[in-house]
Amino acid sequence: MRFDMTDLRLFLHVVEAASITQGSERSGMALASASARIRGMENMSGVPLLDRSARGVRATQAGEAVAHHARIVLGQMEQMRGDLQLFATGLRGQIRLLSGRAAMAHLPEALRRFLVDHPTIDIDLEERQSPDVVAAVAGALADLGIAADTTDTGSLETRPFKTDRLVLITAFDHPLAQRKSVAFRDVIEEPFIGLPADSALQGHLATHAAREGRQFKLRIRLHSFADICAMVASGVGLAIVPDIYAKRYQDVLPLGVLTLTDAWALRHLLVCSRNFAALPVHARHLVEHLTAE
Amino acid sequence: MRFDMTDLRLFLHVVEAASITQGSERSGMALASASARIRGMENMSGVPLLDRSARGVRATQAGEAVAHHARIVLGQMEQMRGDLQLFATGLRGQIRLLSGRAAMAHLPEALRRFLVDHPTIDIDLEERQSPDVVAAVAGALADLGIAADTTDTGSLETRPFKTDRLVLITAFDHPLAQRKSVAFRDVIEEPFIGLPADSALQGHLATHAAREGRQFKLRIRLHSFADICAMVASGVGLAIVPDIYAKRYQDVLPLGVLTLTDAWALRHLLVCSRNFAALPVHARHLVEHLTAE
DNA sequence: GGGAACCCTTCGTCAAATCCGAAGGGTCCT
DNA sequence: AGGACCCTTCGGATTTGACGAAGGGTTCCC
Repeated sequence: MRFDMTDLRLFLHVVEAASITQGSERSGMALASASARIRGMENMSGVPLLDRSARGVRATQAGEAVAHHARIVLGQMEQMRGDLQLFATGLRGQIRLLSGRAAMAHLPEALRRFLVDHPTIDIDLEERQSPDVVAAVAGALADLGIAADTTDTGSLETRPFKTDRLVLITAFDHPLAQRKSVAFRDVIEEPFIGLPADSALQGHLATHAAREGRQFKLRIRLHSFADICAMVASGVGLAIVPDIYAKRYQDVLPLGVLTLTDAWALRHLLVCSRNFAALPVHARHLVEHLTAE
Repeated sequence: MRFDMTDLRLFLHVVEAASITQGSERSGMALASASARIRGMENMSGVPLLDRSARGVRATQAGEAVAHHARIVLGQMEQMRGDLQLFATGLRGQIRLLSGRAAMAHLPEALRRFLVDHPTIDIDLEERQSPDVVAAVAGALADLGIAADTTDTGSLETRPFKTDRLVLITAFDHPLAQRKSVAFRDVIEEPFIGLPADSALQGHLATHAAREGRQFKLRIRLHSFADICAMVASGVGLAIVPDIYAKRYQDVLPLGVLTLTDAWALRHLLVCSRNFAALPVHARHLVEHLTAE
């Protein structure tokens, strides 16, 4: 019981046209051949696939099932065709990747190896606000996006990338620096150094401050985590930053690093796409690489 | 550029055997034919798919891509075969469906139409504890399960079924019955009528009571919502039940019904399966029906 | 260094699958 | 009753695909 690609294509055309005559035309085939092929399919499977009437044909239940699978199979073949085209034309793969700020820190490390292993692939990486990442991927302006799970990813498919823990950093000689962990509510009144108001992390923190019925005191807002860490080290105030940045700078700056005990301090970074299965090969490989660890 | 099913099957065999000779054998084909076929595939796509060496062959990057798609396509064909077998043998479709307690109330209504429209399909429906539903589906003891999103569905695929809102019910002449809504924390000290301790809903409520640092006072535990509603109506205590039960009984019993304002009172009921795409036709149709509204 | 063991490719032949045009037999609408 | 469709069947021409045998290389081992 083996159907042919030609069988599947023809059958879909016939079902969609509700007529063998017109379906055979769409498949560029003589009516006789089409009729024979379909009869062959029915003989092989042992079920009528079409209800014949004088005005045309209609798929039976079994026929609907065949059409369903045919659509998937032909779609997959089309996909393969696209992939092979890329290899054939020797086209350098171009992947458009957007990332929220929190995930940016992980990417150089994660992409380095991939770029070495895949010399024919270029990655166009840009940083965006997390909601813009989602919007751009949804609107097909980018192939892949990376955002924290605190952002609503709407209808996008997602896969886990990394987990990101928020930590509190202080000057090395700050009293708090003796401790290993702290709850957000216990430090909320301290002077803070923050990111711009439109960043996701800052909004995130403001929300949780509000939930405690209080408000953040921000002495200054800076754009880069490097600047924030330096400012904290010099004793201007405290800051809450992803642990990867704290780790990066605590060797070169006099910083105290405390785990935040709040549940929301653990954020999951997600790779997102409109449809992972429909991505070009190169992008699929990147996804596998990113989610491999 | 059209590959054949035979091409795909052969190519997979060859890649897996890392040898055209052995691959051709697995496909039950002469070596010459296999070689010709693969050459044909390479000519069509314009890329080498195999690296030839004296010790055998290895898939190139493009070849890996072809193998990837081939696996999907052949799997889908296998799936179709299975579906057609069902129709051919006229086998009555048997779907094993498990449901948690909360979702049970929605099912008779949801299944009625389906059973009428699909006279050849039988549904084997049983009620289980939510974690058992998940376990049974994961262990392939059931095709489909329905559980609230408060249960961990582990590695199962899920689709939204219905939303279920928890409401507080009281005797009609209870002082609270005047109000339209209430927060759980404000009624937590009242005497309650509950479900058995091992039910998901009851555990759920106990958790939220604990989160408020307090404990439920249960005057009695009953197994059925019908009994609970009757007990509440006679003034023994309050109860928290899915809104569908409150709606069902408030016409026949003197009940007051109040919305719970807590966020967790809104639960999403999910249809879950190990793999929706690999389900037999009949079960796929049921999923479509259940998630259609 | 020579032979055995593999492995892939090419060639000529032959059988089977597939396609096509034409003819045949229904049903529906006017 | 006739025209317009629609599906099926039939016989012949063509193409496709499979096969066995021969050929050219490489690796391994005696």
